[in-house]
Amino acid sequence: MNLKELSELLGLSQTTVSRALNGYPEVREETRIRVQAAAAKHGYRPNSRAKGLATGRSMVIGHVIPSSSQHEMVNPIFGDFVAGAVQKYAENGYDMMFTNADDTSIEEAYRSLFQRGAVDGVVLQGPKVDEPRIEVLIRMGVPFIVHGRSTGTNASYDWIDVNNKSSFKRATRFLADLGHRRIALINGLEDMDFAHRRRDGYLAGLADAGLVPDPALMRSAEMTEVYGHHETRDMLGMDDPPTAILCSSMIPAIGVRRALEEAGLNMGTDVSVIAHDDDLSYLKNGQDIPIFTATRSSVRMAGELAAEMLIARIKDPDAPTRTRLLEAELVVGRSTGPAPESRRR
Amino acid sequence: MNLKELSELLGLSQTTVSRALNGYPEVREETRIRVQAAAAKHGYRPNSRAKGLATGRSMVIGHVIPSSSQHEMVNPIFGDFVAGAVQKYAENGYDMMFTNADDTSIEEAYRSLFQRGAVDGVVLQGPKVDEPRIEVLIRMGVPFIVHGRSTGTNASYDWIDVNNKSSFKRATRFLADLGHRRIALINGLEDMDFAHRRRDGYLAGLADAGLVPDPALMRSAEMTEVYGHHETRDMLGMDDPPTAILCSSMIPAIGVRRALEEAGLNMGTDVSVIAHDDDLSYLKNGQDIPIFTATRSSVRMAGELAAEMLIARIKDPDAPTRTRLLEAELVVGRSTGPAPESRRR
DNA sequence: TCACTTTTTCAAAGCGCTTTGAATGCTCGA
DNA sequence: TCGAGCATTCAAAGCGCTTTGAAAAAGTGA
Repeated sequence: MNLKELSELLGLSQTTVSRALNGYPEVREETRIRVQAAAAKHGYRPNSRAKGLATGRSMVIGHVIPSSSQHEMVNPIFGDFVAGAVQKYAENGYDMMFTNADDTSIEEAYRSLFQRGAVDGVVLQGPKVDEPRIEVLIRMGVPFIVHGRSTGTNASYDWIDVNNKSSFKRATRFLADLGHRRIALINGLEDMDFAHRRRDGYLAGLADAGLVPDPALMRSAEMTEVYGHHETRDMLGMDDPPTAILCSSMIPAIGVRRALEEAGLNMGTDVSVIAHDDDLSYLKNGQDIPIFTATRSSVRMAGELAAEMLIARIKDPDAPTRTRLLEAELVVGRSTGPAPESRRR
Repeated sequence: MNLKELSELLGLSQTTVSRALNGYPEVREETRIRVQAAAAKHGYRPNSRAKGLATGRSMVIGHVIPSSSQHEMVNPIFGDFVAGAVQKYAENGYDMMFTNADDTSIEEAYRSLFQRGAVDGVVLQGPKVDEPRIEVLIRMGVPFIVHGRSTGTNASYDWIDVNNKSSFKRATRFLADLGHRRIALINGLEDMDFAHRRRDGYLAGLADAGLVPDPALMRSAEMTEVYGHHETRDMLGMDDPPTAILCSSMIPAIGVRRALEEAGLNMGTDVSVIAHDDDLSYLKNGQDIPIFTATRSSVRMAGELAAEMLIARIKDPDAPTRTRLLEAELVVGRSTGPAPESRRR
């Protein structure tokens, strides 16, 4: 059933039927109702390609997935972010599209997406420090939003981010206030902007507490369970092991816990642990009492907000740049306690 | 830059330019080269909506995400499956589209996707026992593939699944062979088809070993870490606690480990644990030696295979139904060992 | 009643592509 | 040299929708 058939069936012109369905005022109310009834009855749905051709809008928002750094796609936070975004898209009549591109051709992928008219805007996920994709999108003059930010890129663009620096600073201070002097950081890859900022926060927190950073206590890699386990084990073997560990994600924190367990240490008394908690739906940080003391910020909500901001940008491409900085909350669970040294006194 | 402009620029008709770019034979080789060069130079990319309108194909494959049972989207395996699929889509010139729909309107969402001409095929993820969506898609006569299967639906359709029954039967046998008599099952929601089959496998394994199933040892819920922890704790408090636990996913298995640790029990000696491992990129089961003994099957590979099968179906809608059953491998790690009873002897 | 608005409807053009059917230019054998 | 046959190229129709500009219908006030 297409517009032509429907309008013939109703004895009306395509113009009138189209207008009736799209809510234009120049249609008699009685006619509109008749048209809507017929459309519903026959399950008429305008062909989105034809509609897109005629209007010049695709009502689709794109996400480009770098295929080599598959981590990104496969990232544990990916699902929750996307779930948040897709819901807002749907509420506003947008569909969500994914394309993948190898690292060498990401610019190409964006260009293709827009020039083909496949999308009206894109979401840039997982920005790195000095993220080149941002400049590309600005030059292209297309609507986009960044989930995160990029240190070193001082252009103006829309972004939504959690305040990584302040939350890691606060967590570090929290540990220092508990008497910890040897505080380790198990971070993500530090070319990722969020990891870079977390490290800054960690260093600021140490400085604040009058502690000197020890490079041996700062680790950086992709955030897997095995990584958390490995680094913890390694640091526990040091002459002067850490009494507290700050961990960039729940997943490596699980590995941290495993290493502590294997070493016969008790998490929360022997060694304190704080993790960043993205509030993932399938990896809840405990039921009532959090398992880990954590800096918490819902990545699903970030997805929802990013979607809203992008849709607003698409509607008004010339509006001033908008940014949104979410503060993570510090939830105190059972994984932190006074430093053993201070207890010994 | 559109086709009209490009063809005027070249002094050729739109027909010839279109044919040259799409590899039709009725174009002089010299002309084709000239056209391709100009297209590359000016970054010409055919508008996908216009192309879709003209050809009747959208070159897009859809995934519908039920919004209420958000677990699905947010499911930890989602990212890996999608990463596998999107790569194969890209290789074949397809884009991937997501829509969300609340549970009451899933049929509606599929219908809309196809009638609007938005997609050429869909992937059905997370089928339940007696999955109604399968019948809907068959009635609609559209190309689709199911990741998993649906017990109770005896229609013929394309699917790809891991042999859940045989792998859980085998894992159960493996535990029984180690002397375990009290083997627990921490399963997913049993209205999900995969969980249903795993339970069948578990029961078959018990029967095979001459063991009588104990309902108190069979748990079913959404597969979170907290769930694994809670059920384990609960079962450890029983008069006759299990000495082995079979777990439907790595995530609750992590909770199992936490509960064992809290109870002062050693995983692998006091209590044996086998988990199903979807081989998720961010949740690797150890480096060299697996942390958990596991039934392993890569969900990313399933995504790739599903994509290939769906694309084949789209190309040949009348081909006979194709199905693919993947066997999980049993990898032995440090989480299993002889039953304590048998050691005591 | 008539001239003039205002409301409602319509025919046709256009979005950017593919594809049909026709036309043009070439090659080649007789 | 000519026409058959083939290789190239082209104009135009069509995909299903929106939207412009015009026309028809319905009100309105004098």
